[in-house]
Amino acid sequence: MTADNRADLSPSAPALTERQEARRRRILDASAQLAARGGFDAVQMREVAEAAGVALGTLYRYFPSKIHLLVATMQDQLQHMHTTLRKRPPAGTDPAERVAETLMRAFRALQREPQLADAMVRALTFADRGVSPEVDTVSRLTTAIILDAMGVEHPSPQQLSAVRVIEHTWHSALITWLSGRASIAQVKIDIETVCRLIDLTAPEAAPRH
Amino acid sequence: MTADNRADLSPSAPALTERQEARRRRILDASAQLAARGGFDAVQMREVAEAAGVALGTLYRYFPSKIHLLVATMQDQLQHMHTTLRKRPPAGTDPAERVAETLMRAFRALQREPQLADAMVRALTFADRGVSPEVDTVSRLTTAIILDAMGVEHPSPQQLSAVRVIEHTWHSALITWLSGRASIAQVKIDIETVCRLIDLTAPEAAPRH
DNA sequence: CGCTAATCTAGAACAAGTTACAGACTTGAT
DNA sequence: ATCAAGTCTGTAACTTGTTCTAGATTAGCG
Repeated sequence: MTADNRADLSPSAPALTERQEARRRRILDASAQLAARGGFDAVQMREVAEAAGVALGTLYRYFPSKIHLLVATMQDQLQHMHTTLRKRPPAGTDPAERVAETLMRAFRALQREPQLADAMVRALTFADRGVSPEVDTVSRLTTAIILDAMGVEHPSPQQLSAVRVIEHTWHSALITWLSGRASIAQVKIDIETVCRLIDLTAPEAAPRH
Repeated sequence: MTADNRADLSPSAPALTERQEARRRRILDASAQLAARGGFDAVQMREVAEAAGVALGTLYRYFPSKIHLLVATMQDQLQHMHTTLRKRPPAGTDPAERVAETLMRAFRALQREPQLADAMVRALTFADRGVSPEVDTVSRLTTAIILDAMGVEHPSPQQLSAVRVIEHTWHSALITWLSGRASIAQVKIDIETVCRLIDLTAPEAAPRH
Protein backbone atom coordinates (compact mmCIF):
# COMPACT_ATOMS: atom_id res chain seq x y z
CA MET A 1 0.00 0.00 0.00
CA THR A 2 2.46 2.59 1.14
CA ALA A 3 6.19 2.21 0.65
CA ASP A 4 7.94 -1.04 1.44
CA ASN A 5 9.50 -0.79 4.85
CA ARG A 6 11.82 -3.75 4.91
CA ALA A 7 15.00 -2.25 3.58
CA ASP A 8 15.33 0.96 5.51
CA LEU A 9 14.82 -0.11 9.07
CA SER A 10 18.37 0.76 10.05
CA PRO A 11 19.72 3.24 7.55
CA SER A 12 22.63 3.91 9.88
CA ALA A 13 23.86 0.30 9.78
CA PRO A 14 27.12 0.16 7.82
CA ALA A 15 26.20 -2.66 5.41
CA LEU A 16 27.03 -6.06 6.85
CA THR A 17 28.88 -8.74 4.93
CA GLU A 18 27.11 -11.97 4.14
CA ARG A 19 28.68 -13.86 7.03
CA GLN A 20 27.80 -11.04 9.37
CA GLU A 21 24.23 -11.04 8.17
CA ALA A 22 24.17 -14.78 8.81
CA ARG A 23 25.57 -14.31 12.33
CA ARG A 24 22.99 -11.68 13.09
CA ARG A 25 20.25 -14.01 11.93
CA ARG A 26 21.60 -16.94 13.97
CA ILE A 27 21.64 -14.71 17.03
CA LEU A 28 18.09 -13.49 16.54
CA ASP A 29 16.86 -17.03 15.95
CA ALA A 30 18.65 -18.33 19.02
CA SER A 31 17.17 -15.49 21.03
CA ALA A 32 13.65 -16.23 19.84
CA GLN A 33 14.05 -19.93 20.46
CA LEU A 34 15.36 -19.55 23.99
CA ALA A 35 12.68 -16.97 24.72
CA ALA A 36 9.97 -19.26 23.42
CA ARG A 37 11.17 -21.94 25.81
CA GLY A 38 11.52 -20.05 29.05
CA GLY A 39 10.67 -16.39 28.62
CA PHE A 40 12.79 -13.42 29.57
CA ASP A 41 14.93 -15.23 32.11
CA ALA A 42 15.79 -18.05 29.75
CA VAL A 43 17.40 -15.66 27.30
CA GLN A 44 20.84 -15.73 28.88
CA MET A 45 23.53 -13.99 26.96
CA ARG A 46 26.04 -16.84 27.30
CA GLU A 47 23.47 -19.33 26.06
CA VAL A 48 22.40 -17.16 23.16
CA ALA A 49 26.04 -16.81 22.17
CA GLU A 50 26.64 -20.53 22.36
CA ALA A 51 23.44 -21.44 20.54
CA ALA A 52 24.30 -18.97 17.80
CA GLY A 53 27.87 -20.27 17.57
CA VAL A 54 29.36 -16.91 18.39
CA ALA A 55 31.63 -15.54 21.11
CA LEU A 56 30.09 -13.56 23.93
CA GLY A 57 31.97 -10.44 22.91
CA THR A 58 30.63 -10.75 19.40
CA LEU A 59 27.09 -11.02 20.65
CA TYR A 60 27.63 -7.78 22.53
CA ARG A 61 29.06 -6.17 19.43
CA TYR A 62 25.88 -6.94 17.53
CA PHE A 63 23.48 -6.17 20.35
CA PRO A 64 24.88 -3.98 23.10
CA SER A 65 22.57 -5.37 25.80
CA LYS A 66 20.04 -8.08 26.47
CA ILE A 67 17.32 -5.48 26.11
CA HIS A 68 18.62 -4.42 22.71
CA LEU A 69 18.66 -8.04 21.67
CA LEU A 70 15.09 -8.69 22.73
CA VAL A 71 13.78 -5.47 21.23
CA ALA A 72 15.46 -6.43 17.97
CA THR A 73 13.84 -9.84 18.27
CA MET A 74 10.50 -8.11 18.62
CA GLN A 75 11.20 -5.99 15.53
CA ASP A 76 11.90 -9.18 13.69
CA GLN A 77 8.71 -10.87 14.80
CA LEU A 78 6.59 -7.80 14.13
CA GLN A 79 7.91 -7.70 10.61
CA HIS A 80 6.68 -11.24 10.05
CA MET A 81 3.35 -10.35 11.50
CA HIS A 82 2.95 -7.24 9.40
CA THR A 83 3.65 -9.23 6.26
CA THR A 84 1.22 -11.94 7.30
CA LEU A 85 -1.50 -9.46 8.17
CA ARG A 86 -1.18 -7.70 4.85
CA LYS A 87 -1.85 -10.93 3.05
CA ARG A 88 -5.20 -11.29 4.77
CA PRO A 89 -6.54 -7.85 5.67
CA PRO A 90 -9.33 -7.68 8.25
CA ALA A 91 -12.83 -7.99 6.91
CA GLY A 92 -14.92 -5.55 8.99
CA THR A 93 -16.61 -2.53 7.44
CA ASP A 94 -15.93 -0.20 10.33
CA PRO A 95 -12.37 1.05 10.94
CA ALA A 96 -12.73 0.39 14.67
CA GLU A 97 -13.88 -3.15 13.96
CA ARG A 98 -10.99 -3.78 11.63
CA VAL A 99 -8.40 -2.51 14.09
CA ALA A 100 -9.87 -4.58 16.90
CA GLU A 101 -9.89 -7.64 14.68
CA THR A 102 -6.30 -7.06 13.64
CA LEU A 103 -5.10 -6.62 17.18
CA MET A 104 -6.95 -9.69 18.38
CA ARG A 105 -5.41 -11.65 15.56
CA ALA A 106 -1.98 -10.47 16.62
CA PHE A 107 -2.91 -11.33 20.15
CA ARG A 108 -3.82 -14.88 19.22
CA ALA A 109 -0.50 -15.22 17.42
CA LEU A 110 1.29 -14.16 20.58
CA GLN A 111 -0.79 -16.60 22.59
CA ARG A 112 0.81 -19.42 20.67
CA GLU A 113 4.21 -18.48 22.10
CA PRO A 114 3.38 -16.80 25.37
CA GLN A 115 6.90 -17.09 26.72
CA LEU A 116 8.35 -15.41 23.67
CA ALA A 117 5.74 -12.68 23.96
CA ASP A 118 6.62 -12.25 27.60
CA ALA A 119 10.31 -11.82 26.88
CA MET A 120 9.75 -9.32 24.10
CA VAL A 121 7.14 -7.19 25.81
CA ARG A 122 9.00 -7.10 29.11
CA ALA A 123 12.13 -6.00 27.30
CA LEU A 124 10.19 -3.36 25.42
CA THR A 125 8.68 -1.73 28.48
CA PHE A 126 11.82 -2.09 30.52
CA ALA A 127 13.98 -0.40 27.92
CA ASP A 128 15.48 2.88 29.04
CA ARG A 129 16.65 5.93 27.12
CA GLY A 130 19.62 4.07 25.68
CA VAL A 131 17.31 1.88 23.62
CA SER A 132 14.95 4.62 22.48
CA PRO A 133 15.76 4.45 18.76
CA GLU A 134 15.11 0.72 18.63
CA VAL A 135 11.96 0.97 20.70
CA ASP A 136 10.81 3.75 18.43
CA THR A 137 11.23 1.50 15.43
CA VAL A 138 8.99 -1.07 17.06
CA SER A 139 6.48 1.65 17.82
CA ARG A 140 6.48 2.84 14.22
CA LEU A 141 5.92 -0.70 13.02
CA THR A 142 2.97 -1.08 15.36
CA THR A 143 1.56 2.23 14.24
CA ALA A 144 1.89 1.16 10.64
CA ILE A 145 -0.03 -2.03 11.36
CA ILE A 146 -2.85 -0.13 13.03
CA LEU A 147 -3.06 2.54 10.35
CA ASP A 148 -3.13 -0.21 7.74
CA ALA A 149 -6.10 -1.76 9.50
CA MET A 150 -7.83 1.60 9.70
CA GLY A 151 -7.24 2.12 6.03
CA VAL A 152 -6.01 5.65 6.61
CA GLU A 153 -3.19 7.16 4.57
CA HIS A 154 -2.91 10.65 6.01
CA PRO A 155 -4.05 10.52 9.62
CA SER A 156 -5.08 13.67 11.44
CA PRO A 157 -3.38 14.61 14.73
CA GLN A 158 -6.45 13.37 16.60
CA GLN A 159 -6.24 10.07 14.83
CA LEU A 160 -2.56 9.77 15.64
CA SER A 161 -3.34 10.38 19.28
CA ALA A 162 -6.03 7.71 19.17
CA VAL A 163 -3.55 5.32 17.59
CA ARG A 164 -1.04 6.07 20.32
CA VAL A 165 -3.66 5.41 22.97
CA ILE A 166 -4.50 2.14 21.28
CA GLU A 167 -0.85 1.19 21.29
CA HIS A 168 -0.56 2.07 24.96
CA THR A 169 -3.55 -0.08 25.73
CA TRP A 170 -2.25 -2.90 23.58
CA HIS A 171 1.10 -3.07 25.32
CA SER A 172 -0.26 -2.64 28.79
CA ALA A 173 -3.11 -5.09 28.33
CA LEU A 174 -0.62 -7.59 26.98
CA ILE A 175 1.46 -7.22 30.10
CA THR A 176 -1.43 -7.69 32.46
CA TRP A 177 -2.42 -10.80 30.55
CA LEU A 178 1.12 -12.16 30.49
CA SER A 179 1.50 -11.68 34.20
CA GLY A 180 -1.79 -13.47 34.81
CA ARG A 181 -3.70 -10.47 36.11
CA ALA A 182 -6.24 -10.31 33.27
CA SER A 183 -8.11 -12.91 31.27
CA ILE A 184 -8.16 -13.11 27.52
CA ALA A 185 -11.78 -12.06 27.60
CA GLN A 186 -10.84 -8.92 29.51
CA VAL A 187 -8.11 -8.08 27.04
CA LYS A 188 -10.61 -8.48 24.22
CA ILE A 189 -13.09 -6.18 25.89
CA ASP A 190 -10.45 -3.57 26.59
CA ILE A 191 -9.19 -3.65 23.02
CA GLU A 192 -12.70 -3.25 21.72
CA THR A 193 -13.36 -0.46 24.17
CA VAL A 194 -10.32 1.54 23.17
CA CYS A 195 -11.00 1.01 19.49
CA ARG A 196 -14.20 2.97 19.88
CA LEU A 197 -11.97 6.01 20.05
CA ILE A 198 -11.37 5.59 16.34
CA ASP A 199 -14.96 6.39 15.46
CA LEU A 200 -14.75 9.35 17.76
CA THR A 201 -11.80 10.82 15.89
CA ALA A 202 -12.74 10.06 12.30
CA PRO A 203 -12.49 13.46 10.61
CA GLU A 204 -15.28 13.00 8.08
CA ALA A 205 -17.38 10.31 9.72
CA ALA A 206 -20.90 10.91 10.93
CA PRO A 207 -21.53 10.16 14.63
CA ARG A 208 -22.10 6.44 15.17
CA HIS A 209 -25.34 4.84 13.80
CA MET B 1 -16.36 8.67 50.34
CA THR B 2 -16.14 4.92 50.23
CA ALA B 3 -14.44 2.88 52.93
CA ASP B 4 -11.06 3.84 54.26
CA ASN B 5 -8.44 1.78 52.49
CA ARG B 6 -5.40 2.36 54.61
CA ALA B 7 -5.69 -0.48 57.05
CA ASP B 8 -6.54 -3.42 54.85
CA LEU B 9 -3.92 -3.22 52.16
CA SER B 10 -2.24 -6.43 53.25
CA PRO B 11 -4.72 -8.41 55.28
CA SER B 12 -2.41 -11.42 55.02
CA ALA B 13 0.46 -9.67 56.81
CA PRO B 14 0.93 -11.25 60.25
CA ALA B 15 0.90 -8.04 62.29
CA LEU B 16 4.35 -6.55 62.66
CA THR B 17 5.80 -5.38 65.94
CA GLU B 18 6.62 -1.74 66.38
CA ARG B 19 10.31 -2.20 65.63
CA GLN B 20 9.46 -4.19 62.57
CA GLU B 21 7.10 -1.51 61.37
CA ALA B 22 9.89 0.99 61.87
CA ARG B 23 12.33 -1.18 59.90
CA ARG B 24 9.88 -1.51 57.09
CA ARG B 25 9.42 2.24 57.00
CA ARG B 26 13.16 2.90 57.02
CA ILE B 27 13.56 0.49 54.13
CA LEU B 28 10.81 2.11 52.07
CA ASP B 29 12.20 5.57 52.76
CA ALA B 30 15.71 4.52 51.82
CA SER B 31 14.37 2.98 48.64
CA ALA B 32 12.47 6.12 47.67
CA GLN B 33 15.45 8.30 48.44
CA LEU B 34 17.92 6.27 46.42
CA ALA B 35 15.41 6.01 43.59
CA ALA B 36 14.86 9.76 43.59
CA ARG B 37 18.58 10.24 43.20
CA GLY B 38 19.45 7.84 40.42
CA GLY B 39 16.42 5.93 39.27
CA PHE B 40 16.02 2.19 38.99
CA ASP B 41 19.72 1.38 38.81
CA ALA B 42 20.58 3.42 41.87
CA VAL B 43 18.30 1.32 44.04
CA GLN B 44 20.90 -1.29 44.90
CA MET B 45 19.88 -3.81 47.47
CA ARG B 46 23.13 -3.55 49.43
CA GLU B 47 22.82 0.23 49.55
CA VAL B 48 19.18 0.15 50.56
CA ALA B 49 20.06 -2.24 53.36
CA GLU B 50 22.88 -0.05 54.57
CA ALA B 51 20.89 3.18 54.32
CA ALA B 52 18.04 1.57 56.24
CA GLY B 53 20.42 0.20 58.87
CA VAL B 54 19.41 -3.37 58.23
CA ALA B 55 21.20 -6.53 57.13
CA LEU B 56 20.86 -7.64 53.54
CA GLY B 57 19.10 -10.83 54.56
CA THR B 58 16.57 -8.81 56.53
CA LEU B 59 15.85 -6.60 53.57
CA TYR B 60 15.11 -9.73 51.58
CA ARG B 61 12.88 -11.04 54.32
CA TYR B 62 10.75 -7.90 54.13
CA PHE B 63 10.83 -7.58 50.34
CA PRO B 64 11.72 -10.76 48.50
CA SER B 65 13.13 -8.96 45.47
CA LYS B 66 14.11 -5.56 44.19
CA ILE B 67 10.91 -5.51 42.16
CA HIS B 68 8.82 -6.25 45.23
CA LEU B 69 10.58 -3.44 47.03
CA LEU B 70 9.95 -0.91 44.30
CA VAL B 71 6.35 -1.93 43.80
CA ALA B 72 5.82 -1.53 47.54
CA THR B 73 7.47 1.88 47.27
CA MET B 74 4.96 2.76 44.58
CA GLN B 75 2.09 1.60 46.79
CA ASP B 76 3.41 3.88 49.46
CA GLN B 77 3.69 6.89 47.18
CA LEU B 78 0.29 6.28 45.63
CA GLN B 79 -1.22 6.24 49.07
CA HIS B 80 0.17 9.71 49.73
CA MET B 81 -1.12 10.91 46.42
CA HIS B 82 -4.60 9.51 46.99
CA THR B 83 -4.80 11.26 50.31
CA THR B 84 -3.57 14.51 48.82
CA LEU B 85 -5.97 14.33 45.91
CA ARG B 86 -8.92 13.74 48.17
CA LYS B 87 -8.19 16.93 50.01
CA ARG B 88 -8.53 18.94 46.83
CA PRO B 89 -10.87 17.15 44.43
CA PRO B 90 -10.78 18.19 40.78
CA ALA B 91 -13.03 21.06 39.81
CA GLY B 92 -14.41 20.14 36.37
CA THR B 93 -18.09 19.52 35.76
CA ASP B 94 -17.59 16.67 33.32
CA PRO B 95 -16.36 13.29 34.64
CA ALA B 96 -13.92 13.03 31.73
CA GLU B 97 -12.53 16.46 32.52
CA ARG B 98 -12.14 15.63 36.18
CA VAL B 99 -10.29 12.39 35.48
CA ALA B 100 -7.98 14.08 33.01
CA GLU B 101 -7.29 16.84 35.50
CA THR B 102 -6.59 14.37 38.25
CA LEU B 103 -4.21 12.35 36.13
CA MET B 104 -2.38 15.41 34.93
CA ARG B 105 -2.04 16.54 38.51
CA ALA B 106 -0.55 13.17 39.40
CA PHE B 107 1.65 13.45 36.37
CA ARG B 108 3.01 16.80 37.48
CA ALA B 109 3.72 15.33 40.90
CA LEU B 110 5.75 12.59 39.27
CA GLN B 111 7.55 15.16 37.15
CA ARG B 112 9.01 16.61 40.30
CA GLU B 113 10.84 13.33 40.95
CA PRO B 114 11.29 11.84 37.53
CA GLN B 115 13.94 9.38 38.66
CA LEU B 116 11.70 8.05 41.39
CA ALA B 117 8.87 7.76 38.91
CA ASP B 118 11.17 5.92 36.54
CA ALA B 119 12.20 3.39 39.15
CA MET B 120 8.66 2.71 40.27
CA VAL B 121 7.05 2.47 36.87
CA ARG B 122 9.81 0.33 35.41
CA ALA B 123 9.49 -2.04 38.34
CA LEU B 124 5.74 -2.14 37.93
CA THR B 125 5.78 -3.10 34.27
CA PHE B 126 8.71 -5.43 34.66
CA ALA B 127 7.06 -7.38 37.46
CA ASP B 128 6.30 -10.97 36.61
CA ARG B 129 3.71 -13.41 37.96
CA GLY B 130 5.51 -13.66 41.29
CA VAL B 131 4.61 -10.07 42.09
CA SER B 132 1.03 -10.17 40.86
CA PRO B 133 -0.66 -9.63 44.21
CA GLU B 134 1.39 -6.53 44.91
CA VAL B 135 0.95 -5.15 41.42
CA ASP B 136 -2.74 -5.78 41.76
CA THR B 137 -2.84 -3.70 44.89
CA VAL B 138 -1.27 -0.82 43.01
CA SER B 139 -3.79 -1.29 40.25
CA ARG B 140 -6.68 -1.20 42.70
CA LEU B 141 -5.34 1.98 44.22
CA THR B 142 -5.10 3.59 40.81
CA THR B 143 -8.61 2.45 39.97
CA ALA B 144 -9.86 3.93 43.20
CA ILE B 145 -8.26 7.26 42.36
CA ILE B 146 -9.85 7.34 38.93
CA LEU B 147 -13.29 6.29 40.16
CA ASP B 148 -13.05 8.95 42.83
CA ALA B 149 -12.40 11.54 40.15
CA MET B 150 -15.33 10.25 38.12
CA GLY B 151 -17.55 10.45 41.14
CA VAL B 152 -18.92 6.97 40.53
CA GLU B 153 -19.78 4.58 43.32
CA HIS B 154 -21.06 1.54 41.47
CA PRO B 155 -19.40 1.45 38.06
CA SER B 156 -20.90 -0.57 35.24
CA PRO B 157 -18.76 -3.20 33.46
CA GLN B 158 -18.32 -0.78 30.56
CA GLN B 159 -17.09 1.87 32.90
CA LEU B 160 -14.68 -0.53 34.51
CA SER B 161 -13.31 -1.40 31.12
CA ALA B 162 -12.89 2.27 30.31
CA VAL B 163 -11.07 2.76 33.59
CA ARG B 164 -8.77 -0.13 32.78
CA VAL B 165 -8.01 1.36 29.40
CA ILE B 166 -7.27 4.67 31.04
CA GLU B 167 -4.90 2.96 33.43
CA HIS B 168 -3.19 1.19 30.56
CA THR B 169 -2.74 4.46 28.78
CA TRP B 170 -1.55 6.17 31.90
CA HIS B 171 1.18 3.64 32.59
CA SER B 172 2.31 3.31 29.05
CA ALA B 173 2.29 7.04 28.35
CA LEU B 174 4.31 7.53 31.50
CA ILE B 175 6.88 5.08 30.23
CA THR B 176 7.22 6.70 26.86
CA TRP B 177 7.66 10.05 28.55
CA LEU B 178 10.19 8.69 31.03
CA SER B 179 12.25 7.14 28.29
CA GLY B 180 12.21 10.39 26.36
CA ARG B 181 10.10 9.18 23.46
CA ALA B 182 7.13 11.46 24.07
CA SER B 183 6.77 15.06 25.23
CA ILE B 184 4.67 16.20 28.12
CA ALA B 185 2.31 17.82 25.65
CA GLN B 186 1.82 14.51 23.92
CA VAL B 187 1.11 12.77 27.20
CA LYS B 188 -1.47 15.41 28.00
CA ILE B 189 -3.17 14.98 24.66
CA ASP B 190 -3.23 11.22 24.99
CA ILE B 191 -4.68 11.38 28.48
CA GLU B 192 -7.37 13.74 27.31
CA THR B 193 -8.07 11.56 24.32
CA VAL B 194 -8.52 8.42 26.35
CA CYS B 195 -10.67 10.20 28.90
CA ARG B 196 -13.24 10.80 26.22
CA LEU B 197 -14.08 7.14 26.61
CA ILE B 198 -15.69 8.00 29.89
CA ASP B 199 -18.45 10.04 28.27
CA LEU B 200 -18.94 7.18 25.87
CA THR B 201 -19.60 4.70 28.65
CA ALA B 202 -21.66 6.75 31.07
CA PRO B 203 -24.74 4.57 31.67
CA GLU B 204 -27.31 7.31 32.19
CA ALA B 205 -25.68 10.13 30.27
CA ALA B 206 -27.17 11.55 27.13
CA PRO B 207 -24.91 11.38 24.05
CA ARG B 208 -22.47 14.29 24.15
CA HIS B 209 -23.85 17.85 23.58
C1' DC C 1 50.52 -12.45 -2.58
C1' DG C 2 51.29 -9.58 1.65
C1' DC C 3 49.96 -5.92 4.67
C1' DT C 4 46.85 -3.47 7.83
C1' DA C 5 42.71 -2.66 10.11
C1' DA C 6 38.76 -4.53 11.60
C1' DT C 7 36.50 -8.40 13.47
C1' DC C 8 36.11 -12.62 16.04
C1' DT C 9 37.25 -16.04 19.80
C1' DA C 10 38.11 -17.74 24.34
C1' DG C 11 38.30 -16.79 28.69
C1' DA C 12 38.99 -13.99 32.83
C1' DA C 13 37.19 -10.39 35.57
C1' DC C 14 33.75 -7.33 37.53
C1' DA C 15 28.94 -5.73 39.21
C1' DA C 16 24.69 -6.27 41.35
C1' DG C 17 20.70 -9.35 42.50
C1' DT C 18 19.98 -13.31 45.22
C1' DT C 19 20.86 -17.18 48.42
C1' DA C 20 23.02 -19.52 52.36
C1' DC C 21 24.64 -19.90 56.94
C1' DA C 22 26.55 -19.42 61.62
C1' DG C 23 26.03 -16.98 65.51
C1' DA C 24 23.73 -13.02 68.35
C1' DC C 25 19.49 -10.95 69.74
C1' DT C 26 14.15 -10.66 70.65
C1' DT C 27 9.90 -12.28 71.75
C1' DG C 28 6.37 -14.82 73.90
C1' DA C 29 4.93 -18.52 76.82
C1' DT C 30 5.50 -20.96 80.81
C1' DA D 1 13.64 -15.88 84.99
C1' DT D 2 14.16 -19.32 81.51
C1' DC D 3 13.65 -21.72 77.49
C1' DA D 4 12.29 -22.44 72.54
C1' DA D 5 11.21 -20.40 68.34
C1' DG D 6 11.68 -17.00 65.50
C1' DT D 7 14.35 -12.87 63.79
C1' DC D 8 18.33 -10.16 62.73
C1' DT D 9 23.33 -9.50 61.59
C1' DG D 10 27.50 -10.05 59.05
C1' DT D 11 29.58 -12.24 55.54
C1' DA D 12 30.61 -15.34 51.86
C1' DA D 13 29.12 -17.61 47.80
C1' DC D 14 26.58 -18.09 43.61
C1' DT D 15 24.30 -16.31 39.21
C1' DT D 16 23.97 -13.73 35.20
C1' DG D 17 24.59 -9.29 32.67
C1' DT D 18 28.48 -6.74 31.17
C1' DT D 19 33.35 -5.39 30.27
C1' DC D 20 38.09 -6.32 29.16
C1' DT D 21 42.17 -8.42 27.03
C1' DA D 22 45.34 -11.08 24.23
C1' DG D 23 45.74 -13.60 20.48
C1' DA D 24 43.63 -15.78 15.97
C1' DT D 25 40.93 -14.84 11.72
C1' DT D 26 39.03 -12.28 8.04
C1' DA D 27 38.31 -8.53 4.68
C1' DG D 28 39.78 -5.10 1.77
C1' DC D 29 43.55 -3.20 -0.84
C1' DG D 30 47.96 -2.36 -3.08
